[in-house]
Amino acid sequence: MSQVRVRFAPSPTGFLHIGGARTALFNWLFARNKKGIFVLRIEDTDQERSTKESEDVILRAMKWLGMDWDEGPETGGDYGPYRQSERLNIYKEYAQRLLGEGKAYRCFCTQEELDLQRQEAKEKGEFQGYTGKCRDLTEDQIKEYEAQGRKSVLRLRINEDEEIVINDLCRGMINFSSNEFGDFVLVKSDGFPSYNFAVVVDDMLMKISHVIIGDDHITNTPRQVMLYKAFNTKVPEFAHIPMILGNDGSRLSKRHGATSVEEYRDQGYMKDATVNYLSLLGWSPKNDQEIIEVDETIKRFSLEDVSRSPAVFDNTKLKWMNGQYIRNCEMDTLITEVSPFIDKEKYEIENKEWLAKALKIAREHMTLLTDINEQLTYFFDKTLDKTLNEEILKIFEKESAFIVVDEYIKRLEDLEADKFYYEPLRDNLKVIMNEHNIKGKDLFMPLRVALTYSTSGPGVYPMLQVLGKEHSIDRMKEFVQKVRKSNSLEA
RNA sequence: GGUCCCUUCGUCUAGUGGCCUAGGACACAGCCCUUUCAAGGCUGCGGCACGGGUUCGACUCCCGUAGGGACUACCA
Repeated sequence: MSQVRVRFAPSPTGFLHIGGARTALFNWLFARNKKGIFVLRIEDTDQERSTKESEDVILRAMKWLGMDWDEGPETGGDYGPYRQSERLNIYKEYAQRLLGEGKAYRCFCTQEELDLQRQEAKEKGEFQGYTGKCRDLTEDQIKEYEAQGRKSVLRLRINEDEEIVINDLCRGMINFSSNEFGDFVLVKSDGFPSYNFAVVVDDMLMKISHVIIGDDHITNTPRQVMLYKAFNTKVPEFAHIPMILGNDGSRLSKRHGATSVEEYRDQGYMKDATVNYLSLLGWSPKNDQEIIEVDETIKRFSLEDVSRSPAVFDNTKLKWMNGQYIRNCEMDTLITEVSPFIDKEKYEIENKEWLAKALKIAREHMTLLTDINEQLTYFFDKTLDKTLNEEILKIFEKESAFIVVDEYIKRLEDLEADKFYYEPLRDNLKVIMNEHNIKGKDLFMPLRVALTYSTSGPGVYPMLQVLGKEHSIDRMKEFVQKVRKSNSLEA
């Protein structure tokens, strides 16, 4: 069996869309599963809308998600160049070939003429495609048009009554009749190739074996098949994968919120979670597994298991999944991924060891990487809100609250700094518990509040461990002082 | 309008004629765990679009109907 070669071919007219990313992902997964080649090709034949910035953004997003390509811009390869704007001479050559063989012809119709034609056809309820007005122009007519300075396009001469069968890898046989298609444009009047023409020339020359693409292209495929036939060349396999929809069931777009991959990255989604979620949109490992790491996805991926129906993008589930990754990934991974989100103005992270300690607590309370700053407030005096609200004061209406904190401070002062880990911290508190018969909420709440000025948040022991001896004691002392002062003012 | 595609809980999905009283996950509700908030565990809520066939037997096969979507460009 010949080598599997697939491609992802975005047009650089904006960011990498979530839907595009999923298409890229399925191509990439398929290539890696088959030990094939993943080609990245930039389809920048739309002179108006294509930009280099957009290309950069797309490549960056691809890299972020970990989809590496074997051939493409920056990487090169044997079938380059990989930007369509750099392949113009190639398209020209192949256009010439079709023209020479009479399989394509020049059309001098103006936009206005075509619009009018289409309008009339629409009113009569007739076929709206190009009807072939310029199909059989004589040499003289062509010369005359040229003399008038009219621009021309190149159109494919489509055979009548031809059956076009696509054997789709995801959905089986799809039949079309050539009569449903007008002679479509291959080369635009600006000399640039049209989408379908460039795609076919490139896929053919780049020896693409499988075209995996969104099913919104399903009606483009028969056109491409006709072109392959015109070139007398082998037609690749096709797999049309379902689209991704917004929560209202329509095509995913800006009004559904974030749709660009980098937006998700910036919002604090981890790349592995994003890839995991995307891979489960239209594909299933066929067991009850939800969290599935990419290596295993590669192993199990197959086009036959791709569903045929569109999937609604569900942010809530992605969030849940992101939380799973934050809580369960390697600490080193978490440190790497979360670091860019830490507000450096507010928080000076001493070192990696300290951050790891803090993250051990913080990760339990995070859904997005951006949640880190909210979690970090507990550990820094600069940002901690030290307001004594009613809830806090209420806890210290009980005398026992003061006993707990005061006694614990005393005991901690006698505890060596390197003993600030779970067992010693617990044992010291136990003594207080037993001596004063204070337990449960009455025991822990005062301490938590003294350490964090909050009735919710990290557990007491982890908090002490992260703050360390000196800082813990200072904080509690300061707190007790403030409460006493507040109480005396009231009295 | 035409052509094509799609249709299992609100959402993502498992299901390839009997294993289905339709399984899992997110969300939601309740309970448990617990020093708080989370996390975690358990339970519940909730679905085969509809109508005809085929068959001893249909979520599964066929045909209609309805609904949704895509395309119908010198945009990709």
